[in-house]
Amino acid sequence: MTAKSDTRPLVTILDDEPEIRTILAEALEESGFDTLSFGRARAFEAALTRHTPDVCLVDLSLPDTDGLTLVHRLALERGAIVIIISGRAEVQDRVTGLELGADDYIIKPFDPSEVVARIRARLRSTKPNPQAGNTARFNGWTAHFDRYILEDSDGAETPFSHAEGEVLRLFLDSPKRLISRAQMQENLGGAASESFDRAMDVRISRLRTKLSEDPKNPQLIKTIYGAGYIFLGDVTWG
Amino acid sequence: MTAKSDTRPLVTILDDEPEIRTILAEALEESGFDTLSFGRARAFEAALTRHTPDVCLVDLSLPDTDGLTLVHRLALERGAIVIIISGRAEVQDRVTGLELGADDYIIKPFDPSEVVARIRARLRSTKPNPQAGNTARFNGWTAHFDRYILEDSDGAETPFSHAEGEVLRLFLDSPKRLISRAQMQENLGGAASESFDRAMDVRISRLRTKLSEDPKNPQLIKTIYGAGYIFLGDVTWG
DNA sequence: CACAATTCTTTCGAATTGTAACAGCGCTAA
DNA sequence: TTAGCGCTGTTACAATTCGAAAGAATTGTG
Repeated sequence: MTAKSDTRPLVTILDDEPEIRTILAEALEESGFDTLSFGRARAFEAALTRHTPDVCLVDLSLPDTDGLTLVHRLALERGAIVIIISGRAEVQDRVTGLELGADDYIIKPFDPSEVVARIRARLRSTKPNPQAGNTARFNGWTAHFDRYILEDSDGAETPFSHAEGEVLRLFLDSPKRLISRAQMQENLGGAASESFDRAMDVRISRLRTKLSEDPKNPQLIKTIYGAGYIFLGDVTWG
Repeated sequence: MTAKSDTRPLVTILDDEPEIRTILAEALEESGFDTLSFGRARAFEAALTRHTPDVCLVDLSLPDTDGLTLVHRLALERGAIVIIISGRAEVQDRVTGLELGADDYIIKPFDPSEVVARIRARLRSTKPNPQAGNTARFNGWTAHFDRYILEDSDGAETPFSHAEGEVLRLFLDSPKRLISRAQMQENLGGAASESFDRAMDVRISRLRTKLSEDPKNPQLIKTIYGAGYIFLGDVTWG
């Protein structure tokens, strides 16, 4: 499952040249992607609190930040697919970019159709397509969403509720990626009341208990203070 | 999951030019891969009955088969990671190659180190446990950015917070290089208030404490008066 | 209606982070 | 050298954010 609940994958474009943004956005929209464009890293990072893109296109020569560090952060911290689009053609640039976590490195000038093809290749390889089944395995656990049962490595079964299942599914759909609180609220029953934040906390707290997490040192559901949550764990749907 | 169960991933090289095979094989062996080289598709396919490569490098201009068909079979039927290495530089060739299932497309002449980097990027994204990419070792310490834990040489673990992690990551991304204060502010949460300088100092102070630095004589995080900071230490990501 | 299960709300304590205040250090110029 | 000024380190504090327990509201069930 992609980060968004609808069909079209979301691609962000971060480049300081407006023309490039337009060219890319048009090509991507035509090819079945949703896009968000940014000229500054700051605006881009602000948007990340509300969206979880499937692919991030990043130009390295940005005026307001060090592109490579941004790439590293995106790739490691958020688990996003990052494709560098750069005017710098040196081999060394490409190697360090890829080693810092970028999934691809495209050199300007580029052909939009190749960018699309490379994005598709990345999505193809990294998407395990969870729709197949309604059970998921992760780190010794097995979640049966059809039976609302959580099974540990010894085969012991613990039931979970609907509300807990919503949270768990959200995590299992986007493992190793940061999920902001705003995103959670959107995907959780839609009820967005004043103090719904606390309710979310409660759900996560209960889920953590069922997953036998040590509250002081959770291994699976990590809290990112002021940002959201991230689910570590190797998920296999089936 | 990689195809082989032992340590070194297996990369097959399929190219009809012996020089290219040698260059690639040497670079890959040096970089920690096992290799098998073939000049003909027939021999390559015969070997597939005994070996399951992690990555297949395929040259498209083979004398005894249609390269694209081979790529398509490899990618679809065997689920292998396929990287095309081709002398044909047309955009259309690249697009069709990628759309037929190739994971990457490298144009001749290529630099071996870029090939290695691209192979690593592919392996990284398909590995279920990216633990490897999320840890950094330096001077006896090990930073686990996925678990937010700092491990000293005795194996003792100290948790670090998100804010501390941002600073640490910034240092580990650019070791032995001066990092100016302005540079830090840009990459640290973006919140740039008036007196954010002090906040940065505090972050660094706290990080130094966790790294058991002697305030009078810091070994890892050096202060350059009036300029910024420099992180000494031999960093290895992985 | 009694009862149970689920989920939200309330509430309080703990953790994280920025801010303010002050001490100490480095550089520069008499 | 020493005084002075700006830069940096550290500590204490406050604001925000988060976690978990306990109670209340809701729904379902017999």
